[in-house]
Amino acid sequence: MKYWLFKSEPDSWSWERQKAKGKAGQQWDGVRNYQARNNMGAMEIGDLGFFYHSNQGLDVVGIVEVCALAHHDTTTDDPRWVCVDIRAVRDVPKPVTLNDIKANPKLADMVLVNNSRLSVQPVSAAEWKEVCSMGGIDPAP
DNA sequence: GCCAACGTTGGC
DNA sequence: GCCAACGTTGGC
Repeated sequence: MKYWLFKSEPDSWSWERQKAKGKAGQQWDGVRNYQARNNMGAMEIGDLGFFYHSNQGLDVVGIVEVCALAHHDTTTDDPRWVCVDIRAVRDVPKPVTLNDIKANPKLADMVLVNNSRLSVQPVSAAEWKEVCSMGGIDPAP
């Protein structure tokens, strides 16, 4: 089981819209960055991820689950780009803001803090637990 | 709206 | 294969 973080601007794809997709999930398309793509390639069914709102909100608002392995991104003809499908699992009761994360020394190594431009990033098990508890979730949904 | 950081492109 | 120029992301 691995953990991830998915970033999205609420203007283009919000947590509300993700939740509206329900169990069917949604392909995480539009990624045109090799690192982010490689991360998706490493995902397995059942991996969990944080859903983070960038630009507006700047907080972790939900938990998602990978429900389809990496496959071709149908929004482009370029075969280089793939994406996974994710589905909403639950809300984060107390959204964890970027400021909260930056203020927590245990999270100083999070990619979110150190490489803010990477839109799909790995999260360590320790970081996962910490952010969950900050968000009011007993880790292991 | 601005700007810093980063990634990508393309000329050499 | 290097590096300058450019484009994009995302926090502030």
